[in-house]
Formats: sequence, C-alpha cells, structure tokens
Amino acid sequence: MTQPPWQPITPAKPTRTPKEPLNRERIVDAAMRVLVESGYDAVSMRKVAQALGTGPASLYAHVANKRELDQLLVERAAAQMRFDEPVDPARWQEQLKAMMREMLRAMRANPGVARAAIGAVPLGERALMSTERMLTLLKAGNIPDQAAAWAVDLIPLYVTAVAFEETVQSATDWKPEDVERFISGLRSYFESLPADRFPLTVALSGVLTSGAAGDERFEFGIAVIVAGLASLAEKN
Amino acid sequence: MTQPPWQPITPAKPTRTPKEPLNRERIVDAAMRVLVESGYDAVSMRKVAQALGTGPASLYAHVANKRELDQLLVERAAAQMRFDEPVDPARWQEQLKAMMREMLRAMRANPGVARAAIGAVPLGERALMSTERMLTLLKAGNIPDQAAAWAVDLIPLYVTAVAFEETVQSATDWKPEDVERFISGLRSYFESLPADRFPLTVALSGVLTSGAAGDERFEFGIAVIVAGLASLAEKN
DNA sequence: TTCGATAGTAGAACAGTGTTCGTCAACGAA
DNA sequence: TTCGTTGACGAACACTGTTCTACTATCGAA
Repeated sequence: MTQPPWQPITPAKPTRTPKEPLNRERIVDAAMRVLVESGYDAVSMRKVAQALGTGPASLYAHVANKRELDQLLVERAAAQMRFDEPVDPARWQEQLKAMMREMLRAMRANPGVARAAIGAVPLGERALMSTERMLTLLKAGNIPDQAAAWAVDLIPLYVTAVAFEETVQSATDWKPEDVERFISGLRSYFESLPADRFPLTVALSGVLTSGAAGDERFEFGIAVIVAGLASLAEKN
Repeated sequence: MTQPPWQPITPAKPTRTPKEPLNRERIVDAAMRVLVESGYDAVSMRKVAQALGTGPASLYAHVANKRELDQLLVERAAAQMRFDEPVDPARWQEQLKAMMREMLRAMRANPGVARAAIGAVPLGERALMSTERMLTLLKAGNIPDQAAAWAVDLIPLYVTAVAFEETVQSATDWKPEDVERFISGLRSYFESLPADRFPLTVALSGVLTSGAAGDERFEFGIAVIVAGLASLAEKN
C-alpha cells in the first residue's frame, strides 16, 4: 500500500515464527536421525542443532554435554532390541545366543553407536527388560547368582566390542575388494614368516584370516561364552 | 675481530641450529611420552609435534594421518607385553589366563590406548610372538585349528574392551567416592524396581553391582572364555 | 496492568582438533 | 652451478565441544 510521503514507512517488526520448544526427546530424535543417516562420526552438537533449526548452544539447556547426548543415544539404540520369543528354560543357551544376535542387530541399525556404548550402562526400561531376560535364562541354566550377574556385564561388553570393531572397519571407507586385498595380504604375510619362530602362525595362516566377513567369528565368540557359562552350572 | 671502519660489519646469517631429523620412531617415542604422561586424549598431532619442537604439519611426512599414529602406538604398547614363563602344555589354561592378565597390564600402562586398539591388528614382532604363544597354548589344549585361530581374535578383543571401559570411567575424573556413590545409587535403583516385572534384577541387585572395583569381573570373564574354549577340546 | 524473575534461545567467541597448502632450505645428481 | 627432490613447518581451512552474553517469551506476584 502506498503511504503519504510525509508518513515514513515503519518497517514491520520481525516476529519469530513460534517454534516447537526444544526438549531432550526432540534432541535425541534429531541425533538419531543424524546417526542413522550419516553414522556416529557425523553426530556433533552443531549437526544436531542444525537438524533442529537452532544453534548448538541451545542444546546445553537440555543436555549437560556431548557425552550425555551419547548416553541418550545408547539408551535409544538399546530400546530397539526386541525379544519376542517367550522364555523357554529348556533352550536357555539358544535363547541367550539369540539375545546376543539381537543386541548386535540393534547396534548395526545405529552405525557407530557402539563407540559410545562401551562404558555406558543403559538403564532405560528396555535395557532393564534385557537384563531381566538374561538373568532369567541364566538362572534357567542353573548358573550361580554372582556368575549370572556378572555375565550380564560380559555379554553386552563382548557384543559391543564386535560392533565397535565393525565401525572402525567401515569408517575406513573400504570396499569389499579392499578388505579382500587386506585379508589376502595378511595371509601372505603370515605364510612368509620364519616357520622356525612362528610354526603355528604359519601353519594356521589360512584359518587365522578366514571368517572375517560374515558372522562366523561372532557366532564362534558367542558359542565360547555360552559354553563357558554353561560349564559354571550348578549340578542338582 | 675489529673491522676497519670503512668496512661495514656484515651481520651473521641466522643459521638454524641443526635438529635431529624426524622419523617415525622418534614421532612414536614422543607420542608414547604424551600418552603415558597425560593419557590418550592428550595425544594430538599438535602435542606430539610440540614435544618434538616442530609443527604438526611436519609429522605428515612420516605418518599418513592420526589413525596411522594410533596404530603405531598400539603396536608399541603391544610390544610391552612380556611372556617370560616357558610354555607348559599341562597348564595351558592357567598360562592363557596369565597372557590375558599381561595384555591388560600392558594396556593399563598406556592409559587410553585401548581406545585406539579396537579394530587394530598389531603385526609387530612382539604381537606375533603373542599370537604364536596363544596358538601354542590352545593347541596344547587340543583346541581344533579354526577354533584356536579365532580364539586369537576373541581373546584380545575381550581384554581390549575391558581396558577401554576402564578408560571411559577414568576419563570422567571420578574419585573413588564418586564411583562408590554411583554404584550404591545403582544398587538402590535396582532394589526399587517393581519386583513383579524385574524379579531377578531386584533379587540380585547386590551382586549386579559388586565386583566393579578390582579385577574380579575381569577374572570372571577370562574364566568363562577359557572354560568355553576348553569345552571345544577334541577328545583323543 | 505492570514489573521482576526465570528459562530458553542462539549468535559469537574461545580453545582446541586433523589435515592441506604453499614456501623455504638442504641436499645430491647432472 | 643448476635443478629436482625431499622434508620442515607456519598459515590456513574446516571442523569440534563448550561457554559467554544478550535477548525474548513466559509467568506469577503486586
């Protein structure tokens, strides 16, 4: 609208479009999106803030620091575990292994979160349900109380370490052929060692470098751990 | 020497005091000093360069990047492992556990290096000696070839995860009383859970939160792994 | 209705990181 | 003597976590 020349045009005050207020849940939601889309290395305070249309300093009214945000990510990833099969005491070893596979699946669904998970103690509802289920299975196998309790620490630690190792490898941006070349170079290296000093390393160079792709090594690890736990069973 | 007044004194050209040339070994030496004195978080390209009296860009003529420097640190830490006791096939389980304790000791002597160790494959001489020794002990226990080979992966992974977890805790700058308070708060939390939904978690809250200080949990873990491996022994 | 307190927002700044760029000096071969 | 190579290293780039400071909106008391 044209103004009379003697009346200066008063610029309209810029009003902030009201935004949905920040809270921890929205911050973790945004961080999860960044994590799933771009991996853990991309989860920075700036990137999360950007995803929320704000500045990084805004987050600090809701989370103490980056480490606390990491904890919340770990809890959220832990919350994705599903243990739908009813507990069957007769199949406690098989079901314990199934839990370990499910833990690994949940970590793989959140690339790199394993890096934040070691040392974290998830205490959310779903994590507690996981703890209770592990205890139930272990007691079904007659594992003594203390052993059962400490197995609840050992089991996720091993799974997290495997997931962590995988993220280190994928962070290298290696193609399958790069991995193949590395593995085959490793084998050649083992074969070329002086057989007098490293007889078994040379002799077993084939199996030392097999099973790196796929889940065979993970399956081996969980079999060893479960067998070790089974050996602790009290005889009735 | 006094100059004739008509000959201006030529100022001496500032010559760089010749420095000992950089090489990978000196760079790793400096990084190890920073690691031992200040922990892994302090090991940055700038700090290492500073310790060498140079700039960070100088390091890149000798190491590709920070990750490669980390690898070299892991190798150097692995080189500190000592296995002086002769192999005794009759005591293969005990000696395997002793190796795991020694691996943990070497990692604790280099605070935080576990953070760089997961996903790293140390291939230095001392690491290979460790591999050979593990294989010797496992074969002494009649473990099949493939199981022995994959155990060589599982064993250090578990030890490294334990060491990593410890560095997360110490990075929090917690005093023993802080840990005590956290543990006791955790126990109270477990005790306060609804016993109908988490009966075993509530019942075992004592042991769930015991053994966090000291090496009991680590000893439990290595016992489980060694027992699991022993269960794979071929019968003769 | 007014005013002060509080909480949250968010740009700017601080102190740090890994890495690359561009320049310079030293050195050895031609 | 000249030239190419190699290593050294300050500056710069793009990023990080976190704090400082100023501002705005909301709320409750007077």
